[in-house]
Amino acid sequence: MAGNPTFGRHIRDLREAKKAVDPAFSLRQFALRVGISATFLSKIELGVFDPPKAEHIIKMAELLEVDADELLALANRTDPELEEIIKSEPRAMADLLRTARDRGLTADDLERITRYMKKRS
Amino acid sequence: MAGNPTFGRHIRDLREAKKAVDPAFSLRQFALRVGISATFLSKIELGVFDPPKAEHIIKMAELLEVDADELLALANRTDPELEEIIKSEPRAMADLLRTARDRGLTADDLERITRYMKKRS
DNA sequence: GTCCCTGTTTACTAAATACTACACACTCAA
DNA sequence: TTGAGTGTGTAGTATTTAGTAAACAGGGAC
Repeated sequence: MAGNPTFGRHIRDLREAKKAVDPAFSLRQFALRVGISATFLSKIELGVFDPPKAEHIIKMAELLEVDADELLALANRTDPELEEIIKSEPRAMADLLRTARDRGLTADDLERITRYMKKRS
Repeated sequence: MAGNPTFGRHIRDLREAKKAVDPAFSLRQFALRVGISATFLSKIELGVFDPPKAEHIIKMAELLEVDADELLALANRTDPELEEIIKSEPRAMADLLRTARDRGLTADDLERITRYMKKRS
């Protein structure tokens, strides 16, 4: 319950933009569709409460049509699915991630590697 | 508090092996050095309690001289450090990890990519 | 035969996480 | 001017996580 004004502000902005063309994006209706109470969403948007759990953030991203991983990062969380992936090869995955960090790889570098993985298989 | 007998058993085996040559690996002394109570460690080793938090697992790995990421995976956890790395480039990191999973990359494949990262920088 | 060490059992607990219900004030359309 | 909808403030609670203290039973050394 420390609150995260950046995340809240961002959700509110995205939601209001959607609301302008679709009344299903009112605070109450959006909260209902995400699966949380209006009270909770209000506090989150005001930055009084912490972001909700990953599952709800992913649902928000889906409804707001934005990237879930970006939204999760903004909430200072990561998709539990990624942890599962790491756990499948803990040592190799950990090595790879730490190396990427230590070598200061950019998003571009990472995307190049991802494309390379896709090509040769 | 669901317990994890596999993790517990593993810790106990490693600890007893060390204890055979060093009395500092008794349950009480080891618990003290890890930073938890003997009660808690006993329950963990018996598989009654869940593994402790990441920080304590990392300390255990250090004292037992085993790989921390493997031990964390056995405890069904991941190093919080890895989450930090993902958060620094959420979309690109998530893409890379999911692609690695979808293409069924092995530990060997991942190590090859890690070596490639190291070489060209 | 008692001290000191082993691990175990019983009985809780503190703190964090993730929320909720309900009453309120306000606005706008009918 | 009331009714339906907007978001907000008050005042909590349920669940999970991550433990603890203290008493206990048994072995071995002296």
